[in-house]
Amino acid sequence: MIVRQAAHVLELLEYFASRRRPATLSEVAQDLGWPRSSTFNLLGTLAERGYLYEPRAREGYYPTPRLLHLAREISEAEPLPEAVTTLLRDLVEETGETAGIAAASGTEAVFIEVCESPRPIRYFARVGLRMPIHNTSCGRAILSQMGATERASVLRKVPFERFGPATPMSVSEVEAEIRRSVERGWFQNLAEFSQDLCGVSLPLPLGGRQLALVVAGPLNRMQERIPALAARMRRGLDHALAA
Amino acid sequence: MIVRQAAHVLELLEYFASRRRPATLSEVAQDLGWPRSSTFNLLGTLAERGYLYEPRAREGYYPTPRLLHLAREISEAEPLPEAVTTLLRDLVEETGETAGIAAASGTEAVFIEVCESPRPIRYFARVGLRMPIHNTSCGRAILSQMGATERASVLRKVPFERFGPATPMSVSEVEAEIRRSVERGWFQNLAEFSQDLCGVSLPLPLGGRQLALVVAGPLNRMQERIPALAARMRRGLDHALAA
DNA sequence: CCGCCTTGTTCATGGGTGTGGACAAAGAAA
DNA sequence: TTTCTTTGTCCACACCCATGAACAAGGCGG
Repeated sequence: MIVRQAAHVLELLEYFASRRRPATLSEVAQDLGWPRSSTFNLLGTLAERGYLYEPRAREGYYPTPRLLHLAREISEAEPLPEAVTTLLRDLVEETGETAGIAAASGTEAVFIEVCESPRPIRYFARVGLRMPIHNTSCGRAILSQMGATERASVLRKVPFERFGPATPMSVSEVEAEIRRSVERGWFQNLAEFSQDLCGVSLPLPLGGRQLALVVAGPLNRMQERIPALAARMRRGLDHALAA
Repeated sequence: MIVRQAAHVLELLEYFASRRRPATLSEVAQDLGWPRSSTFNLLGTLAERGYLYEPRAREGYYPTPRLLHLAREISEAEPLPEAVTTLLRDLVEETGETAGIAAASGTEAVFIEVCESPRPIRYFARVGLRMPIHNTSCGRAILSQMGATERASVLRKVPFERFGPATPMSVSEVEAEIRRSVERGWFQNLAEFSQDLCGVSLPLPLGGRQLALVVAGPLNRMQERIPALAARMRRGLDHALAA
């Protein structure tokens, strides 16, 4: 069950992030399609907790830097090493494709860091973007790091659904693909999840965390480069982990 | 009316900020005193939106850096100039007391930047801390920048409540004190809000924003230094605004 | 100044949601 | 293995809160 008002808080914060200036009650209500009275209550709640203020009288609310402080404290506790983020930048520069770091979240994988390709046609990803864990290269790279029972308990909950002809449709197909990938030395995904989308991933164990390094782009640009790409990622990863 | 689940989101994020490591459903439920089922729904909602992930299988959830990205986008849109934050640091160093920047939020003033005194006995403030707008020095420094009608509409909603012998108990008392302060050249508060607490403030108009610079500390350390303090703040402010 | 329109605030109520409890799954102990 | 405890998941229902509607307060144009 999804908690509506919790989602609304996130929606409101995202609204301010894209708007980048204060908003009055009516503006928020209109833009987000909420009743004015509900908006009133929600803004009041966030303001009371010190998360909203009024930069100018009568010009509406805007988030205080309190959120930033909170987020900093949270992120500084489990940071990604500098070497990993520079690796992402290097990979994007050399390959021209989008690179990222993903982790598990229920039956999905979620990006916790992304460096986007500069090309007009590219894999468009952002931190927080989620994708199925069983039919993406980075998802399986994460799964490969779990123990058999843990992986089983995740896969049991997966809602197998067909996205394309190559989509695996059962636990055993996923397990088989993971085995093949381990032998091969890298994880890959050829349009299993989204038409035209191709990903190459490597497991990235980091301070006990089960992460994955992934480079993804359009199938036609990626397909014949996969082995070379995987080799380059492996070198970069070994170098970064050694640091 | 306070929106419970919205407040719970903030509580949860603050929980992670102080805990600084992943938490399982049961731990969250126990530590925050929520029913397990409600906790389940809330965590699920945040996870679905890409704000939570599982660093290690079976070791619980932790916020993704998505929140940090969001907060950065929000704060970069209305930043405080470098000169202001260095002014705060300078003031703390020279005076030994806590310095901060405050803004309006309904009938309260809220800190949007704080630099704390290093002394063991000090005014303890954090970004997001709120205080009544009518009986604090910084609150009145903010009010002084508003037009008469705007100020009136704020003051009409103030719940006048006695915190101490000096607390102003009516709109006209507040207006009178603001007038006195403008003539005097600075705003001050001698234990009106909290026993033993003394604040000195100056209005800080910044890009149209109605802010206030405040230095606060224990009454006995502050009282006879007030004029000197105010003069020092004025100099620093003029210098910072010129930059 | 007076209407008119927009914005902000309050409140009673019924539809949606938080929660207790039942169940399932996974460790822990034996 | 089996049993016991802990943790995670599901669900129906009572209750509470989100909301529509009414009201108050500004703002604006005439």
